[in-house]
Amino acid sequence: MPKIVDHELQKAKVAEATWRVIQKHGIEQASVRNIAEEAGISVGSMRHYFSTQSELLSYSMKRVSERVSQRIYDTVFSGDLMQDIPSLLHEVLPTDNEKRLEMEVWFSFVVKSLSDDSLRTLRHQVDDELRSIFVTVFNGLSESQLLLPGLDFAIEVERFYAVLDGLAIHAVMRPERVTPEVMVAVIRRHLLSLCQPGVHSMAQKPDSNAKKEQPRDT
Amino acid sequence: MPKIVDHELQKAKVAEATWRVIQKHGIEQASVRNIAEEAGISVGSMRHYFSTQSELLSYSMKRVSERVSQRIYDTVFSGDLMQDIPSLLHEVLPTDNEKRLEMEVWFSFVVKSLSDDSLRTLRHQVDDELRSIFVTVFNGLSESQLLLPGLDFAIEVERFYAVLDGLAIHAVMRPERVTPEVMVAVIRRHLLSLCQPGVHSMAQKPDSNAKKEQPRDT
DNA sequence: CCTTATTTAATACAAATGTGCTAAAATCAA
DNA sequence: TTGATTTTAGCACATTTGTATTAAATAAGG
Repeated sequence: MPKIVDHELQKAKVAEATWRVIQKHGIEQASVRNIAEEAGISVGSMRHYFSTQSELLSYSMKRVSERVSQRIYDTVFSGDLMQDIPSLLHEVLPTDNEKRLEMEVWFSFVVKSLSDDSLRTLRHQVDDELRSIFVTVFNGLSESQLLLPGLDFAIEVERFYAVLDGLAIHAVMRPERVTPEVMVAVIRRHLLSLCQPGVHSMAQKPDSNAKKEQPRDT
Repeated sequence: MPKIVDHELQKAKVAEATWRVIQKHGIEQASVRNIAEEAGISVGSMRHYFSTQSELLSYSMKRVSERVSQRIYDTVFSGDLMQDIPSLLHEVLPTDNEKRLEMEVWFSFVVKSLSDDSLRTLRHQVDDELRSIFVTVFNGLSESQLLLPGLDFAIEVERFYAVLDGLAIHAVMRPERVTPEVMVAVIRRHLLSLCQPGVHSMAQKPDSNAKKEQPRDT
């Protein structure tokens, strides 16, 4: 009988090597040779798991999305929406090095998917999933009667989702400015701005984020 | 005397050819040969304007940013902030095919700049410029005493900027969902949410965007 | 210790890449 | 028209690319 190797584990190892290559040298350097070297195996060996480069990249992109999904799935909820929504979004935003790696790689794949049909579908799926989180969020807030009256849900979903992805991009591009603390503060502020005054922020000092800073002249 | 060719005009032509190649086939296909073919000139000829590929890409990226700056600069203002701010952001967001091309190409360069030092500086400059617009916006709103009291300017700047870039990304990725109308509505809603009730939206029917839609179950 | 199925490594090859070099074409002043 | 000078085109060359093929190494069953 043959040498037994965990196929899935090897594929995952190669996928993670792909991420590192992309982060360090850009997706244009994600050649089969560079990835094999990063993974510590030979090209011929790698081809046993991925018969084409396109397969390899698709799989690597899928693995990123699965990692993010897993993170969301693993999030523990308290029942307090004003606590749970920031917690959830904290797991999506690049608030540590591991998540930043994922996000940088994800953006690389996303941009590539603009001109690569084999990646487009997955991008749309992930986009739909992520967006549906915000639909769920608004349903939850609405049922708990925390929301301000008269909100246009469709617009608010797009707005909240835009805040999330905008923060994510900015955190990746300017980590020294858009720190985890800034991200959390922005998310919390946005959430509070959608809710009735007074009702929200149970077990959280109310309004502690609303310092009255003066704008600087420019 | 030699043949006279408008150097700058030729360089601009090549830069725009670069954009089209990137939009159609991705930045990894932005080779000197592909770009020269798209521009309708020979490789040897192109090398007369850009001695290296790195130069070519840097210049093309710079041209995109200049186009956006020019658009901002050309925007005419009415004096009514509640009108002018959406107008200004409308010029930045990908609200038509030309601007969508720019934005797709810009994102390609931005992602590449994560692993290419020769592009990093320009990205930071543009980022700083764009962000400073929001500082200016908040200064203006503050001076006109339109703002809600107690706002944390630093957080609000990041939030508004995140809404902008998030919308831009989503519009590029999902143009059928994030239409120009949606973008305008989100921007307007965000702006209004920052301002005192009643005071805002001169010459604009107040609250016309606030339909009471119900969230759909998912 | 063999046998055998499977993984791994190495090599091969055509295509595409960036860049250098050379000769032809084109243009304006004389 | 002539001549000077720049633009243009084409080829050359070493590297890197994706993929195919082939031989060696490996591990489990007999």
